[in-house]
Amino acid sequence: MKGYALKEDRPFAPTMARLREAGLRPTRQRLALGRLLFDGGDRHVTAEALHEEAQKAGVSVSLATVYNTLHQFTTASLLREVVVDSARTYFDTNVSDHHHFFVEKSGHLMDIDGEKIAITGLPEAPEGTSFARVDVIVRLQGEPRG
Amino acid sequence: MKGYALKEDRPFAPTMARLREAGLRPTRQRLALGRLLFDGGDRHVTAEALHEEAQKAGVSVSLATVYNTLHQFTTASLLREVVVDSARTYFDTNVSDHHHFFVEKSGHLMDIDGEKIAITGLPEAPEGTSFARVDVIVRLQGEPRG
DNA sequence: GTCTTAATTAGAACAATTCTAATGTGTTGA
DNA sequence: TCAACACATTAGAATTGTTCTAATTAAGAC
Repeated sequence: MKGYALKEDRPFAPTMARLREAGLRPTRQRLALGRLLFDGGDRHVTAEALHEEAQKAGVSVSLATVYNTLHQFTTASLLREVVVDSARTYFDTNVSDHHHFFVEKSGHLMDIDGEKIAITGLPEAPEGTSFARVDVIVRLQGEPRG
Repeated sequence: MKGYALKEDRPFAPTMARLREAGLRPTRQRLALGRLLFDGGDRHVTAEALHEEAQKAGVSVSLATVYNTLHQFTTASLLREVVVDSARTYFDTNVSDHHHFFVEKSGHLMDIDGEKIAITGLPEAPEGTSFARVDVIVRLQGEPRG
């Protein structure tokens, strides 16, 4: 398919660039998923949810590819994995330093700017290890809004 | 089996007391698992690991019962669930306020005393919600010790 | 002991994720 | 332009951790 070179290209351009930079071939599927993920502010998605979303958007992508893509994007630091729930894995399009609110009832995630929080008194990393990351998860009960 | 009233009882006494307090019948399985869990400082176990451990200790408990028991203990606040790895669920015998080091490579957990850490700058809970808990997970790379 | 209710169990069922091996597609370079 | 290769995608099977189900067993009260 050569359509990529035409003007319909435009919306794919930013994702295209990201993929190129990450050394990932800009395939139809990756472009579509990339657009869904990155074209609208910070998002927290599960594989199943993204798969459904793609279907609804008329993009045919297999669930296996969604998993592959999410992992590749994560490896390429385009995404980051958030572990808050043993039942499912969330991927976060915000890869800057930050933390999370997690609404346990609904499974909803919200970012907390990393700059805002300060953690003091952390022990040093045990000998032989070093910090890979510090995650703060604020678990919430109840339901946000009205 | 009436052996529980004999002197072999002794080692079960503390677990017995815990179960009673929690309103859980002190069954053979719960006593055995309780002893494995609580008779030796703070521990972090997975269901599978505890199941194996029980087998090795010559206690016959089904995996289903291990799961049931871990959940009942958690509900009774004898244990607490730690979510650090989407692959498996850890249960922590330390139910006081604390946080964790998590050695990603080996899946090993270590407690960080809650008193030692201070978190400042946390945003307020969104309207309609309240804090259920704040978890700090310090992910470590490398392997502890020599 | 008997009775009642709760606990245990084996194995089936399940859900999320990963794997497999076959097919399709992007890229390169002639 | 297109052949050839490496990499991607896919459907479906397989795996893993966990939960469910329905039948059996054991605990506690009388």
